[in-house]
Amino acid sequence: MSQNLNGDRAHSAALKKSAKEADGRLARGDKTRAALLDAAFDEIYEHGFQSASLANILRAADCTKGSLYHHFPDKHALGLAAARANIGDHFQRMWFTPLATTEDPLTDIANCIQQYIDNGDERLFRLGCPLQNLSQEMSPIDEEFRLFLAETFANWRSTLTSALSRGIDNGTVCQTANINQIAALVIASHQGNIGTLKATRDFSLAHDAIAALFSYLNTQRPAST
Amino acid sequence: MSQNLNGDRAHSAALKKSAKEADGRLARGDKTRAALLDAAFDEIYEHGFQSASLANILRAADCTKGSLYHHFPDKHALGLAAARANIGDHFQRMWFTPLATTEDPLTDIANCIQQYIDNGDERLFRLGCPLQNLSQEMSPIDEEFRLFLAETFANWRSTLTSALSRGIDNGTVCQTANINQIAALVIASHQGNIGTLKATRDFSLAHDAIAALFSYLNTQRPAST
DNA sequence: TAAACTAGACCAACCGGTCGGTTTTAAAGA
DNA sequence: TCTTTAAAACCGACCGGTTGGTCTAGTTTA
Repeated sequence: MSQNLNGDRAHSAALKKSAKEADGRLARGDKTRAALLDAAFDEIYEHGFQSASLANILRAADCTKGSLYHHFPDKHALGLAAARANIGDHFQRMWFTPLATTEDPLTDIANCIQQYIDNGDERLFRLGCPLQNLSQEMSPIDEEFRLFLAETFANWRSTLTSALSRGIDNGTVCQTANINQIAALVIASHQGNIGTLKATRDFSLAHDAIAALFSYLNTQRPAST
Repeated sequence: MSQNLNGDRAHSAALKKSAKEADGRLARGDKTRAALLDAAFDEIYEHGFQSASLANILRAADCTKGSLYHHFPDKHALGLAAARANIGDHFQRMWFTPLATTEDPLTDIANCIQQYIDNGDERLFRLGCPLQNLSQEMSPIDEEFRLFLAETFANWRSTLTSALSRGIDNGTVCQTANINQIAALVIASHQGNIGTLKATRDFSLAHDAIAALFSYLNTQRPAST
């Protein structure tokens, strides 16, 4: 059932089988499926969904048309499943986990953002944020994609606001701070920053935007009297 | 020569002819060219450059393949010329003109941003900012597009910094303000805001981000002692 | 043996781009 | 003013290649 939500055609038997595997090894079908998801995500990340070529995905996954259309009903379902599998993981690692238990949200939010610039790989700077790329391309033309992306944005936002709310409780964030506004600016400026970097390749612009955001975040701390 | 920079095939004779036209009426060829640029921009704005269909553009411009390839060497040149013609105009109207002579840049920058939300049309919210869309799609795969887009970002930035610099001179901006940082955050947060809106369609998120930005901008005013 | 899975030939639709030919335009020649 | 002429502008059938998707046949697995 949850597999159907992911838009593929996996059957309950396949689920049982893969659950049976004791170690990390996957059953044949699941391995193919995973390879397809990985290859699809890479191809879509590089070229966008519409320009992503099934032939390229098949080549990268070392798989044939028959296999692909056994596991997924169409390109759309494959793309959606690939997006779900990868984007969720990414936000979990970069934002949700670090902020889940933070005692100083303003500092740790700043750290999350800094992380992108300091430890970002070549692909991040060349291709930007997959969430943003898919938002730009797919939101206007596909409601299913749009809903998934909007959901991710909403999760991101609520992760930020609940971390900030905890900060108000423990005194690391000013009592009068508007946590919704802070979260919204963090999201917008971060997204805009990564996106702008793709065209400008100007890291000084990115550093300036981050510095300005950090100085704003610091105004949201309690007065140090 | 300047026409060649625009990537088309206009000839000096055509230039002379259109210059001769006394009133706003365009010669036949120029009218076709303008129709092609308009139709191309619309199609690219709706579907992105790579997914833009020449057949659709031809239909919208009421024109044939032969005419298109008489005026432009290929799809790439058409797209670049369409982007130049429209994006330049847009930034001139929305940012460069309002900020060219402002005496209170912090207020007028806020007004520019507010303008997008208050007076934005359906296409802006559904499709986002053309500059951003093209940046996302084309920067990684086409250096000519990327350079044009980076140039637009640079112009935008310098418009902001020179307006802010004027503000420091006339006392509407704090002496110690870092104008590069302010400009960078304005650009990043605005771009991120418009982009995020496409997927979320959540205006409260956009309003919150703007409110936070405005409160940041207000901290950059001189102390009112 | 049934179900899951893989294989790849095949398809119609569409893609950007080419090309030979026709019409329109404006300047030159008489 | 009328005719000639060459370039500019336009036309649309056509091209090879690619697209996402289908289908039948064969292989592997439990």
